[in-house]
Amino acid sequence: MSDHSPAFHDHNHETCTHDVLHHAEGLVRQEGLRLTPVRRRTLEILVSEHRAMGAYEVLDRLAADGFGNQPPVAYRALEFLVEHGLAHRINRLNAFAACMHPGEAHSPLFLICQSCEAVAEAPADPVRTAVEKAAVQHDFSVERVNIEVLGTCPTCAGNGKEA
Amino acid sequence: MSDHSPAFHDHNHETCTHDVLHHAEGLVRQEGLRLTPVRRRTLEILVSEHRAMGAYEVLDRLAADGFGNQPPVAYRALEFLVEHGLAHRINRLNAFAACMHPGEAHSPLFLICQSCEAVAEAPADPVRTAVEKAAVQHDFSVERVNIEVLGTCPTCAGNGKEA
DNA sequence: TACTGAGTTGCTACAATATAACGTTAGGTG
DNA sequence: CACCTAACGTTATATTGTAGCAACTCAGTA
Repeated sequence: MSDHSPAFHDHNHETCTHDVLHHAEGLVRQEGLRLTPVRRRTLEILVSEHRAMGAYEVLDRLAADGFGNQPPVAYRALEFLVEHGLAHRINRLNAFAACMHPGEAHSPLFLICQSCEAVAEAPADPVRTAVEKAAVQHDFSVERVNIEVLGTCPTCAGNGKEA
Repeated sequence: MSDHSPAFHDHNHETCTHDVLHHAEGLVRQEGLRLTPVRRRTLEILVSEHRAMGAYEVLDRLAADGFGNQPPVAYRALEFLVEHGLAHRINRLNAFAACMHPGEAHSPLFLICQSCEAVAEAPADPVRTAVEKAAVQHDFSVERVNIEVLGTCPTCAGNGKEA
């Protein structure tokens, strides 16, 4: 078992959930942020599903748990998580996913299964380097890099569902 | 000279416009596709602006030119262009841009200026290689790669407009 | 105890982006 | 021409995302 939690392999989900929540609490303490109930629950929802979820889907869960049921409730909690590196936004899907490598100062690379929408987050440091090289040739100063890879995860490939 | 930034470097815009249109006509002939007036005009609009444009913005131009003025008109033309590699979708901006390297079978890498929204398209073959490597480690089969880099273009950096 | 001020929440209302579905039109083929 | 298919333009609606405001929470403080 690797020290990261690849979404496309069996893994101890309780462990990865615990790790992510634990990191979030540490970060929050360290930075003087507030992991309020709605924010914490939002992160729990994302981690427990371990896939990209739309804001309105998250909102439904939150509402079912007694939080507000209007869009800003979800968007604000998600924005907080993204801003502090606890979750990522997957533009391709208009969706959000918990960050599974929190605190590693990584340039996230997302492997998005087109069949089941599972999202794995891979370390992308070599990719980041290549990106920087390309940017330099355009005199472009890089702030954030977002890499989204569409394809088929091993589970769906195994089910004969590949494109 | 136009009042917006072209793709970060001075270039002969008539030439690049001509090249892109010329390639499109060739592709269409080769593949038996139809570059209808609305599709051709959509491509011209994207090329002439040389930046990411929202679908509704494109639609306004099309309507002004006598084409339909309802969303599907723009979305369908844009979809056609994207599908055949003549344009790209920039998810981050919910926007579209003409492909400036048509026919090169590239994995597009977009440099998006957060200040002026100019978009440059860089060749990303080394990046693509790095991406494939990361995907293999997850037994993930890659179909399409989309890389969006946010930052500041040299023009805006020179203007001290980095905010 | 009460007061303040920043941050958070839930809400109403709305804006922006995108698609479904259908009848009509345009081009190609026998 | 008759026929077929792709494309077009339309109406209507779905989905995704924000602006802005009043009420509440909580830490700090008098």
